[in-house]
Amino acid sequence: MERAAPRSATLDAPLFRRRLITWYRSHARELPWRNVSDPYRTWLSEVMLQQTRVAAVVTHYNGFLRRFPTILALALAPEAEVLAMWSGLGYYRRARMLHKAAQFLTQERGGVLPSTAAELRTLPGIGEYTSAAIASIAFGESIAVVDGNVERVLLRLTGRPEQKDAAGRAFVQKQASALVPNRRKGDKTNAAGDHNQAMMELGATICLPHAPLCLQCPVYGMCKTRGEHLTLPRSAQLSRPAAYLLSLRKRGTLTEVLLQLRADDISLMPGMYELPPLPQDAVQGREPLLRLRHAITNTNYYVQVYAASGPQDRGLRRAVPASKSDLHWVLTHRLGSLPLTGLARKALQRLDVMKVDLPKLPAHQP
DNA sequence: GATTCGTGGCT
DNA sequence: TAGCCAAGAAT
Repeated sequence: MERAAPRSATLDAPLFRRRLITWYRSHARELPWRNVSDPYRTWLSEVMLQQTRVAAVVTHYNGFLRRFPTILALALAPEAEVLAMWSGLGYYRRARMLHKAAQFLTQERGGVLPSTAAELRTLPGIGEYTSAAIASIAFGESIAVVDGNVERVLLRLTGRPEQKDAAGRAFVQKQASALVPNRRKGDKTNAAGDHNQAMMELGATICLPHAPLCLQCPVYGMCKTRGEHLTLPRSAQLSRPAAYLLSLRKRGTLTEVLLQLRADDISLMPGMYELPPLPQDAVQGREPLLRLRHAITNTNYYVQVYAASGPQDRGLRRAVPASKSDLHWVLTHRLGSLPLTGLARKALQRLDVMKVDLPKLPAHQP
């Protein structure tokens, strides 16, 4: 039986940590959830960041906190309002679980987040990654985080091909754990939290999935592959057309828009509002008001929005297959407080029916 | 262990 | 245009 010889000496962990943290201190992006002392804010940012790009989180984070500044405020809010503030971020189960966890903490733990990864892990919506991230970043626990960035960095560093099974995950976990610094008594800085964020920052800004910026990498000299990286094949994308109705009516000086409420018992975005979907054959030969692309998981929807034709909506309005009890006229100025699907929100904003709320820009550093 | 759950920016 | 995939968790 052939036995694989050790391919390389193990990484020089202290050297790696020094190079990484030195780089991080001068290159870290300034993000709204960096350098905060409230663990609730760290929690919120980590949940929002699950499978979601930083830029998308930046547009939602401040607004959500303004509306729900504390765990208590979040716990007391109706779920629909929590979903409304989440609208556009996707994976709405995250918002429901965050809300449930806030209610649990308020009722059972005096509204205080636990400070260890093991305890955090028991809360709804907090898994392996998020528990380690909050524990290290907010509380200084010495525990490694493994997200997509960390996995990619470590696979490239060690030259190991991507492997989705338990052995592959165990390998990455072991590598990550070997690199996290220990907690030191009396240390004012947060070594583990900063190290973890630095690993992710490296993956997000230098060790990119395609065309990594190896010449700017602080640990280039310790890297086995320097960019080459075997990955598994991804599932194919689909393309599908989709059509929706825009129907407006005046109420004095105000305007109402017709929305459809998605059923509570469907798996995809239950209990959320969208523009009424139209059958494809109802819109043949018509000219849409708006065309846009909208991706849901592995499907690209080529969406067209059509205006109801006559003043009484006699045209397309009747082609809406939904039952009347699912259709609701909503004042346009109330749209911001409704749980809209991301697509509905995007379409209503582009059609100038709904106001675009600009994210607060971070202070500019000259 | 495999599936399901959204979205948008980049190329 | 169409493919890629990101600071994952729950079931």
